[in-house]
Amino acid sequence: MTTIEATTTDRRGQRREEKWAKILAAAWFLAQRDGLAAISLRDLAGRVELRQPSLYAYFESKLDLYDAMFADGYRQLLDVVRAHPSKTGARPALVDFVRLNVQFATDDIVRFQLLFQRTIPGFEPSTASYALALEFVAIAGDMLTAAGVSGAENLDLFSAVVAGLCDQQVANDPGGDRWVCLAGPAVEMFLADVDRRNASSATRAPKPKQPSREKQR
Amino acid sequence: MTTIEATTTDRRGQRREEKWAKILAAAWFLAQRDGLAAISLRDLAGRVELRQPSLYAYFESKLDLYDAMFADGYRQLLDVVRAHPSKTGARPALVDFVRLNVQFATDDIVRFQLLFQRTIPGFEPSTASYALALEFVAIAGDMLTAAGVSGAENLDLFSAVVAGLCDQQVANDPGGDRWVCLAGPAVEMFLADVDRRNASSATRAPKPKQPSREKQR
DNA sequence: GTCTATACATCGATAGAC
DNA sequence: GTCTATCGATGTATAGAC
Repeated sequence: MTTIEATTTDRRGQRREEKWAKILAAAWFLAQRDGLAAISLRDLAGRVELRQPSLYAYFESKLDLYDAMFADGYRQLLDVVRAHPSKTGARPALVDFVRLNVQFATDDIVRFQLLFQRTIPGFEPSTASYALALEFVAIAGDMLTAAGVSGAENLDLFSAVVAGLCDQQVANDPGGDRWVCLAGPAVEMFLADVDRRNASSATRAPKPKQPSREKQR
Repeated sequence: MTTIEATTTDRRGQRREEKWAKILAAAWFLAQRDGLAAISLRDLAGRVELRQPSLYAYFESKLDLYDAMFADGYRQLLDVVRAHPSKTGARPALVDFVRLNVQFATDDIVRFQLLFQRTIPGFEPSTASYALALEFVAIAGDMLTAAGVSGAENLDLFSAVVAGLCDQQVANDPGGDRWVCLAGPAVEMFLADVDRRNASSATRAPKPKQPSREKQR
């Protein structure tokens, strides 16, 4: 909770933020090189020209460092998602969104592990950091809604499909694109299934409640 | 590689195997309690009435212990899959197979992490242990073939769906069944998609090559 | 804020006696 | 095989100078 999140305008605060950014960058580097759980605070301090005890001016514990990395990772993800120009049409946009997610996962495996898997013993994101995760979930939910998909079960199924693509890509073809390029087919499969179930429930029950959706492809 | 896998019949070998089994069981217990990466060899030794250095008579390093746990976990999975009575009909059997997998994952989260995610820095399964993983993959492939699914892309997509269900179940509803009970709908979605793509390719090309499959549901 | 210095507990791993 | 003793490294933390 020592981490400075608020924007500081004075010179001292600026320098501190710059140093903090360097620490974070070095932490990501070490995580990629040695594994997420193998970050050494002495190594980390050496890489930013500090002594190990001085790191405690920036975070209170190693778990706090992970929390800062967790928040940093989600900010990166939100940046990527928001920076990407959205395609015309909700469904093509959804395909792009999924592909972006799988690409993001394979671009930095340890980041994916920290953000989406429970791999560090004892680590739980703070409320503030978790809020960023919820922001992301909200974006995904909006994209699904725009594509005409609703219902908790559908959301769960969709999240499983995306998580599975990321998981397999990271675990079995790190750095490749074997599952990245399945983003399109996977979304198509998912949406076709939603449509199919909506159609069959419409024939059974006299309640054509499904919202009309734009055609695609 | 110190681990004794071969069956030994003499009394000394038997005692050693029993001790080894106790060590493995204690290791799983500690992994579940403290996290996979947080297993302490001193704790482990104490639980089997040994001193920490004595453990090195059973494995050469901590990574070797993880390798033994990896093999043990896959043997458990193979046992579960093979013990389960297969339903009549390839497709209901496939649903059961997937449900079994997700259940297996949520039954022991750290086991799932060790078997299916790259979470321990520096750990890679040995050739012998990985052979068990391939055995499992072969079973899954056979079930898909029996259900009339073929093609590398289909296998990849299927593996992603299963992995995603497990992943979400473990990460977001540990011990529950929120994604376990999506096994049926997920397999249905997948098979419907395969059928749909086969049908459309059959209309385009005059090659009705897809094998006739039994109906289901 | 950063440093030196130091402390403590814990960790994986090794040497060598028995 | 099991032990005692020990090693170097780690994470964690504190005190106190500047």
